Amino acid sequence: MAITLSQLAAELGLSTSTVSRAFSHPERLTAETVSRVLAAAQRHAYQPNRFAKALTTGKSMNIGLVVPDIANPFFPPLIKAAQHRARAHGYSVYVADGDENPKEEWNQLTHFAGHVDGVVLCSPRMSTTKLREIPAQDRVILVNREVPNMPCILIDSTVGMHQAVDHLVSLGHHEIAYIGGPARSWANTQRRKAVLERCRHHGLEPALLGPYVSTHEAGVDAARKLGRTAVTAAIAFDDVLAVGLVSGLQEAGLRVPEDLSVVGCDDVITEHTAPPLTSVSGGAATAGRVAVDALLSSFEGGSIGASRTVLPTELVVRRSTGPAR
Amino acid sequence: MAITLSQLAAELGLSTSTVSRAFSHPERLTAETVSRVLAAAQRHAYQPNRFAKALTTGKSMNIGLVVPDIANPFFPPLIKAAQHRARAHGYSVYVADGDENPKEEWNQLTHFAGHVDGVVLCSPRMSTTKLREIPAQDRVILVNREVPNMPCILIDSTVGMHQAVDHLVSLGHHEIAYIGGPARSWANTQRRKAVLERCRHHGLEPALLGPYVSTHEAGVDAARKLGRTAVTAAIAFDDVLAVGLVSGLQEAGLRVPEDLSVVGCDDVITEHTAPPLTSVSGGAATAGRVAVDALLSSFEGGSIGASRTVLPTELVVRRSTGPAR
DNA sequence: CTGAAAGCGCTAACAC
DNA sequence: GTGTTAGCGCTTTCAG
Repeated sequence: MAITLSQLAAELGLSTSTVSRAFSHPERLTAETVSRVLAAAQRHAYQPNRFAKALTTGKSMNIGLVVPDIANPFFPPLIKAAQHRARAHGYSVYVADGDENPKEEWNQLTHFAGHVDGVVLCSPRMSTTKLREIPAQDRVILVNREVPNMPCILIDSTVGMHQAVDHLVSLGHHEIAYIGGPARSWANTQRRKAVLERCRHHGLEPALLGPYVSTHEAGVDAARKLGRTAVTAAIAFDDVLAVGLVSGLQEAGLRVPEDLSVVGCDDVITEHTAPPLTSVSGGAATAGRVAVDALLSSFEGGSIGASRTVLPTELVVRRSTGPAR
Repeated sequence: MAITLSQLAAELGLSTSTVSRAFSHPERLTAETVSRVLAAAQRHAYQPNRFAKALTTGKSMNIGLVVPDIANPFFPPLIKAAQHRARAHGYSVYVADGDENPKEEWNQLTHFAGHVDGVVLCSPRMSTTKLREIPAQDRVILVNREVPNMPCILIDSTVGMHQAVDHLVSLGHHEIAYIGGPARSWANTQRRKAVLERCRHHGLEPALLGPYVSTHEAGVDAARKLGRTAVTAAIAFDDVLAVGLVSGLQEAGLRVPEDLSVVGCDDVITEHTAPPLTSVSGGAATAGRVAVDALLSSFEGGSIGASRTVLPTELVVRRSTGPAR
């Protein structure tokens, strides 16, 4: 149906190579030839066949994006940003859902092999050993996971978490709890550590709860545990847990922030909450954008190398935090 | 790097066609030949080149998915389900974000032309005229939008909305409001109508607010309007508005459901709310799955034709609704 | 500056 | 059953 390059060539009485060059190396042709070709292409709404192109050039103009769970509120903004960035450079993005399952994640990844130019692997659930076995290491960029010699984008929650602790302390809180995320999560380790060290900096010893999986229910559950303590403020591993926590507290008749202040992390579902959630904003969207940028620039400049980009975070104060009771 | 079919053939002393047939038409070959080929393929981790395949067969094994906003909580479950379904059939899915912009939506759509076998177009923002101009009408399936002669998947909120009204009436509510969604939304028209007719069925006349865009702020705004009325229960166009509404009410010192009952629609962010939101569950995920199924089956059985699938909805009662005050 | 020809990896007639 | 051959649509030497 669609017109092909050689049909265009035939119509113009030119060779296929000339027409091809009109697009890829116009400078090697007469200006007139180029404009004739372009005009004809326009007229017929000529669209080069991506498969033929990919076959000869070895470039697919596709990038793959693997996330553990598309519906996890952390990822949509990231996917969206990645998609926009890729699109702006003529790339299409495949989105694959790893189903929170290392094996499925691996399947998705290998399924991409050969038909993407690179892949953004977000918060992989697979083991480090497995990560190292991924073919074409130089065409994979990790988000939220660090493995020596693999390029990665990390969101450093440290600063944001420090700000969160400072914020709570300045509101008069002395009994602070950290609601831990998934046991093997890199982000959780980092966030817990940040809370711990900043609390100690203030001469406080935080209560450490968890590990919890990142679900609303887990947050509600944490609220039950918290109800029986002297804690007046809690910092949760992420927004999902934080919102569950708020929910559980309100269920128990406690008010946020009057009875207990709550801080989330990631800043992705803060709009859907009441009260609006104070959260450590990391810019999931930024991560998506930066990851694609790194990939794309590696396509031109060789490999990404062992690049390691750390994205900063900052506390966004809303209304789920207030003075200690 | 990756081994090719002809290299395999050479190694086995077979012709390329034989090796090719070992995969696509094994029944035409000796069982022994087939197993020899398969063994060798296994050994070399042979992966057919998708571009070469697409070029010869004309089948890309790709499907495109266009949504107005990936980060809109309605879509991630849909995308996820679509991706899983497609993957199960060997298809990859491109996800494109239309940015709530008819023009960008069109761009994304045309960008797909030629490298997908079909596309699922969700809640398109473009005009009906424009929709009709989409090339290859028989390879596009609409979700949440009805245009004569174009295949579509519709979520019929009518039943769910009726149940919502019945539920509220049975709780003793007589002053019910409908918080309207975007003016030109097909779903909004349908939902408003359903609420209206069911209220009248009960001899009630609902208050109609809106139109509102689907944002948290709009919901908060609606709460202000509602505060000054006799209304004791509100049904919102969607969960986003409903949650904003709850938020706004609580801000104003009103309790949900004690002072005002709230019902959402779509059932996509109900977990992230306090109290858990009573909502009309439509199964965005189901829509994604069904759309992909329809597309895939059309690839085999010719075109989708003017199929029109209507998905039912039902009320899921949680804790944002209670007896009238 | 432009054309001819080969080939990317695979499939599909058409032979034998 | 299996091999031969001819492309799919494009890019890219290599000539002229």
